[in-house]
Amino acid sequence: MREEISNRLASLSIRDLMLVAAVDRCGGFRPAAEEMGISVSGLSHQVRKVEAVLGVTIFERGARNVMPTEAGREMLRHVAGFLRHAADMGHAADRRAGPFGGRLRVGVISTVGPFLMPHVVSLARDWHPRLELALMEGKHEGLSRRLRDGEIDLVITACPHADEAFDRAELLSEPFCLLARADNPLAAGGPIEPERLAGLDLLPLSEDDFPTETAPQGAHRAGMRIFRSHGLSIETRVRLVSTHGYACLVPAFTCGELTAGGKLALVEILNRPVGRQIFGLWRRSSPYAAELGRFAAAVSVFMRAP
Amino acid sequence: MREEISNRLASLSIRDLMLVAAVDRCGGFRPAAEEMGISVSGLSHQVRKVEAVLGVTIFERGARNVMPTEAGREMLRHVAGFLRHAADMGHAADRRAGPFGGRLRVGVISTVGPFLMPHVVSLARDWHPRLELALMEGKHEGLSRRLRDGEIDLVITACPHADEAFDRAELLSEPFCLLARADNPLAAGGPIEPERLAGLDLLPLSEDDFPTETAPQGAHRAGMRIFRSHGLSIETRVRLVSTHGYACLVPAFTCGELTAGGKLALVEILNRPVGRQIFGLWRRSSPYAAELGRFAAAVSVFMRAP
DNA sequence: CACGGTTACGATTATCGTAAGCATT
DNA sequence: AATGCTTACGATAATCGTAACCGTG
Repeated sequence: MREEISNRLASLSIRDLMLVAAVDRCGGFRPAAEEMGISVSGLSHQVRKVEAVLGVTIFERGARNVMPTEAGREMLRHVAGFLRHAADMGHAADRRAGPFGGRLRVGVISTVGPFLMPHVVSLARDWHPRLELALMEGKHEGLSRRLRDGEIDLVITACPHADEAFDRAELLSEPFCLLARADNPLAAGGPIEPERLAGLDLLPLSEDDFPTETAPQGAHRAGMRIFRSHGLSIETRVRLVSTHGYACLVPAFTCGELTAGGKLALVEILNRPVGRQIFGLWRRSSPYAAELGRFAAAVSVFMRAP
Repeated sequence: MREEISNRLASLSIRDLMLVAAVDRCGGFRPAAEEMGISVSGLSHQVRKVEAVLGVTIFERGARNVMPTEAGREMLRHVAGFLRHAADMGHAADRRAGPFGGRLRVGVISTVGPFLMPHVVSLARDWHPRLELALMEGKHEGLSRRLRDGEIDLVITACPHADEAFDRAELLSEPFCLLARADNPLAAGGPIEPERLAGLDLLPLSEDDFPTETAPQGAHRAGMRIFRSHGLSIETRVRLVSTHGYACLVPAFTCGELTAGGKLALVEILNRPVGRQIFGLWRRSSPYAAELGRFAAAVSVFMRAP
């Protein structure tokens, strides 16, 4: 069996081997005991225990000095390699000892990433300066699967309800506004009344805006005709708007700078009746769940402030 | 400091890491506990201890399954390497676990090796079939120094008194006989009386026969003129005898077959008044001292028997 | 007698198991 | 209700230190 191999050695601790190495390094029990902060007696006990466990007498105890036996020298080489390995593991552990295991893996849906991630990153750096961030963009479904499988720790998405095993926190509410060509009459007179949406032939919303089959709040209230679609990206919507003169609902923050050199216009909708909510999601069972909750709250607070 | 590096990990035992690896391998605490022959509770304790010591949460405990965190996976890689190292050390220890640490290093003086070592080797193989023998020939002083320094474990020599730190056992008594050219009148009539030695111009004895300043027992009794020398080997003595016609005392067993194709003759001396004793020497502090004593006794018994 | 490691034995600490607890399905 | 890990707590065992004990120079 895989474990039977070293079952005999199981009772050895790293400390035990450090003691053996110390006796070798110091050339005697007394100085080694002092260096390791242990009594000579305890040291003698532990070294004998190691020798008993290995079945090898490592040290020959002379009248005035201690020297390793031939077999002991071989064991000491192994012990040295062993302790080197332990030190390596210690260093690796140190790097991983910080919050989130030293690395926070964040997934974000494509329509949120561009405007939110810079804030999340700077917030994370304030939060834990040494934290390494691993970012990933994608669609809600893929990110959700990766979150469930433990490939990422935090997902920022627009889907209001998710896996039962996830905890979530609302990060921000993002209103929609109307994207139209600059020559469209809608673009002329500033903010428009929600009622005017009802008469428009709007392009379908992207799945990233409302990833599941949920209708957006206020959309029906506004009387819009919603065409469902999947994967209609912002970029595609922009092309359709600019080439065919359609009007289109787009997330306001995502498209804040999307005027394409004056050829397009973003029209605010009064009272913001349509919009989407953006959530942070994480596994309830994650060891970082509490910290993730605090971080999400900080993001939320930050996004409400200027 | 060299030790401060992994001081934090000192309290980890190999078993602790085996437990962690088992949880990973079995995918849960319950099966891992069963495999490792421990209660689930104890396993939970130990795994948490490891996580606390490393400062890294290795496992995410879900409702129905356990999976390693990202940081945990890195730790598990280290743990696996660690346990591999432990297994290697276990194997090395197994090879060294036998008597004499698996390898008996024997030094023998040049004039004794040729006739004694074959017996010692076969006796050792009977004694401990798996024992590896490391043999070395040399002069008494060098072997004695190596014995003192721990480079060898057993020295077979002719010097009756040695370092205070050595224990010894007489292995055998070897008589001297006279080596002469076949045309020498001494070689004619079989065994000779000891008294006849007094009148001969004998070559000096080698240091290997009487390595220190000790006069050989019976030498003065026989009235011989002893010329002291160092390093006059058997081979040199044979050449001097065969080319110049000298007579020469030589150890009987060492030179038992030394008739050089009929040109030389070995003449026995009646009552064997001159000879040397061959001893086994080992450090009193050697962990194998007791076993070495028994082995020497076995050699002694064997050499007395036919 | 000084030195260095070992042994005896009592005290502290760690480890472990039973059983109850808590969260999830 | 069943599953799976954790916590509480008492029992057992390992570790450790003081002091007495050899064996050696």
